[in-house]
Amino acid sequence: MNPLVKDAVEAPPPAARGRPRNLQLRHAVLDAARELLAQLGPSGVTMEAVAARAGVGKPTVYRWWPNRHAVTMDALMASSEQESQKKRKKAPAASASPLRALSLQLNMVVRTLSSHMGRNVTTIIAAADPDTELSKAFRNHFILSRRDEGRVLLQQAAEAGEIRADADLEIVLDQIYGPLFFRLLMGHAPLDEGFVEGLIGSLLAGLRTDPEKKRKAVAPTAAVRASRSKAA
Amino acid sequence: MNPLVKDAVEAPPPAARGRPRNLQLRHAVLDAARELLAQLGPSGVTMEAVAARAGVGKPTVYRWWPNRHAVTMDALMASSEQESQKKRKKAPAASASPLRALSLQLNMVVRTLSSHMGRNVTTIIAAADPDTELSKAFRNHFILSRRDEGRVLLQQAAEAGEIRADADLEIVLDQIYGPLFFRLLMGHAPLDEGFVEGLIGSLLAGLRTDPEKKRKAVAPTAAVRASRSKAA
Amino acid sequence: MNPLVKDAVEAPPPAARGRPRNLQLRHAVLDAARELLAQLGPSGVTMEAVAARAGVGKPTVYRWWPNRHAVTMDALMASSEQESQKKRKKAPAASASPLRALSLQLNMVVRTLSSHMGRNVTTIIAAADPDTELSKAFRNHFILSRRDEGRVLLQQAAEAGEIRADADLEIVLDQIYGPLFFRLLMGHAPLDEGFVEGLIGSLLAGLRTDPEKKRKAVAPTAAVRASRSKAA
Amino acid sequence: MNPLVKDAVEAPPPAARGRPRNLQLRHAVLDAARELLAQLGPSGVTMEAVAARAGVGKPTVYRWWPNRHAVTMDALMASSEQESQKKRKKAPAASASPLRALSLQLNMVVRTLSSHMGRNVTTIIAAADPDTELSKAFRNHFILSRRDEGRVLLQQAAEAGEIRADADLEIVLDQIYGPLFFRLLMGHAPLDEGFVEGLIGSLLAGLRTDPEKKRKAVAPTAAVRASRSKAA
DNA sequence: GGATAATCGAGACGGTACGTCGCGTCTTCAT
DNA sequence: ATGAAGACGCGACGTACCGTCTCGATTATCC
Repeated sequence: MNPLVKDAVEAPPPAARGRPRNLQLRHAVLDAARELLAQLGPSGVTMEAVAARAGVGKPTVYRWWPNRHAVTMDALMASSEQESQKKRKKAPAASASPLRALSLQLNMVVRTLSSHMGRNVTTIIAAADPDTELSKAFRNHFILSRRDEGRVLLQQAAEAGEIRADADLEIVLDQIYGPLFFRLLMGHAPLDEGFVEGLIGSLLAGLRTDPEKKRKAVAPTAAVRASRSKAA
Repeated sequence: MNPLVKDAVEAPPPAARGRPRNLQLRHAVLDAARELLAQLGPSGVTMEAVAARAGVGKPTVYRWWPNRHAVTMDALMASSEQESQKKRKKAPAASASPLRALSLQLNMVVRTLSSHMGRNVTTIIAAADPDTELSKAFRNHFILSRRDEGRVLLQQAAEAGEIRADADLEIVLDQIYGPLFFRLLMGHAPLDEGFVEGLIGSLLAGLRTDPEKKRKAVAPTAAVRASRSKAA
Repeated sequence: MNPLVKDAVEAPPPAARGRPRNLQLRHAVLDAARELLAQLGPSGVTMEAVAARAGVGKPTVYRWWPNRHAVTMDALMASSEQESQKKRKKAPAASASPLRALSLQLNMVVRTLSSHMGRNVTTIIAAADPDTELSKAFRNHFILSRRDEGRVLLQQAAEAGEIRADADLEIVLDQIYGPLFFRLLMGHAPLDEGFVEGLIGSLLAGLRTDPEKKRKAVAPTAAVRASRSKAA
Repeated sequence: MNPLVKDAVEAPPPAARGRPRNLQLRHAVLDAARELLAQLGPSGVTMEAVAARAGVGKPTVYRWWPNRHAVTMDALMASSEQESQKKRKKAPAASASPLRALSLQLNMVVRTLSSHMGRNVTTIIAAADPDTELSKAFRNHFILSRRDEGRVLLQQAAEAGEIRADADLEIVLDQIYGPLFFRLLMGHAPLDEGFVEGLIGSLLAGLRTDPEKKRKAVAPTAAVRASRSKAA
């Protein structure tokens, strides 16, 4: 449960006078927001529409969420939480190599970002007040937490000797996750599996010119084909 | 002059019937939008306010711009064009090395993005319909054109032997410009000169262990295959 | 209270959910409309001006009145209602003769129509959609109800023997009230007390030559049926 | 030709410098106005629509007519003029009795008023500034001229002994034509042939109670038949 | 078991901005 | 000189949501 939207009730209220809060309400509102988001996009998630669709009074929504951005973010986070709980069960436990695990994770991120909702997520991130706690939580939930997972994998890779141990991981991480976001927002090039492989490959290879002689057969395009031609 | 807002008249109007368009009007409107943007942010650029401040009728604004996003984008592009014209005169022509020139350009981009207007640019990109011609022009103007400049510099660097010639530049470019954007939007780490140097350094060095030795096992392609080959 | 503008709630609301309607609002809006009408005429009664002057949001006005005509009509009816309530107290109860009473009433109507507001009333009647319920109520309120009063007086006059009992009153009434309206709109001749006397006199005297002689051939239409039914 | 709308060009311009006025323009504009009036009613006759439909510049319309009311009125008058010229040829020359002729004329007026355009005429009369020359001409053209015709007929009737010679014709005329207008605007009772007969009958009979005893066989319906029986 | 109190539905309300229509004026080119 | 084309400032239209408010109804705990 995301505790950032007025829900920090941790300590059970000793007495709890008055009518208790309707717990289904939260779900009704978030479901309504989710549906509106899927059908009309972020701009369609208006307080008015959410309240109406959830069969709830507008002030009730305002009681628990400060504005429409908060509702939208909360809805997205709650829904992704459910899904991730399901998926975690069939998670691949551990992978042969950390770098391979990283690649798998990145492909999943790409699939998520490429979906309808991915676009919504970025729109929401860019539109919301970046300094809000909720905003931070949202960015953390959808982007930075993946980046954190990536850091773990890179550290493992370093320990396993797959990558250099002295690399500045924070920068490397931004060079992996940043480009995904970049292509999503700019749309100047496809956001697919090949891109993921290219990102990792590019980082591994490095740009430094070969201290040994000239470059020869190396095919220009993708690093993939390059290596294949080398192997041949 | 940005010709994307109803001005793409290719063929010069042979007759130009009717009262000619008031050319000062365009500047008045864009200036007003610019001021509002600076003072109130993107959400303050309302058609009503723009029209009022420009001393212009609301329908007149709508005659030339379809919505507030268009006005905002046009204003930003027009203003940055003026500035860049000034700066181009004192541009350093060429630098000692292409990579050094890239570093200089990136620091300029960082300065721009870090400014008040930088944040606005991203907000606007995220908020506008990404499929519009104007949207594309806007992204191109502020982000992709810098990326294009970067490509030229990287190509020069390759020719000069500063970097490998077989690198996939499109990916490398995204690994340079993407992270800037990423940090701007996510705010998880500073966006400064050190970061720029780090980005280039990380790419140059590469992650592969033992850069001095044979570099054979770990194929540069996909990390996946790399790890698989190791396991084999 | 005029119940024709969304107020016809027949069944008393058993629950009255939600925030109760602000009753002062109605008066504020109608007062504003009245002032604007008096100062600027019917075309000055714009929704925008009414809302502003009443210190009320435009949508609030639209919630209760569908358009500017409705506001104007409602305002006029409400105001005339207040006045008529005052006057009713000092009403002359009964007059010596019904015909004399009719003459008095007509002079009052003439004074009303001749006033500033009289012209407004006709303009509004002509401008509004004649099929609306409100339009009908308005015409009824300002014109037809006077005509109804006149019918009562004429019936009394018939019973008192002051006029023929077999006359078609509906036609006679139109020949009394219609000409007032006619002169108001056409402006071809004065609308004054003399005219009222002339109207009644003309009707009383009749146009037939030799009123003393046989009067056989010519008979009025409806009067025929009236007398026939009486004979039956 | 109605000379009231800036057309008083009587004296042919001695030199006529510049491009001569396009004479078809007037017809194009008025035709357009007529069509709009028929299709959308008076409120649909906007300057913008008229100019567009006539294939004419808006300023051109404004050059010859001061506002939309003027165009509408002019269009209606011009069209009725054409029609009346046609009808005049098959006009019934003279009638057996003046009262019968009056009845015929009134029925024609009723038919005109009852039509779609009749409603428009009254709306326009009530909506336009009543003090304008054009307004007066319009009222005169459509209403008062008929009343004038009626005066002639009544005078003939008086000379022929059909009606009293000492009646105040101005009042009688308003009692004939006023009620037609009244029913049209108020809609409280039908506006048909029976009404016309009733109006004349009511005026002829008078309301004064019979100095001689009861009314008895009094002959049937309409003034028409009355006069016919006289002629017989 | 009756007072007390928090919640919730409903929806009225003052506002801001939207995007559109029509007004009447003006400026320009072509005839 | 006329006329078409159409840009322009302006005012008003009617609508969508905003965020706040005030009700009555509901549902619990506490005295």
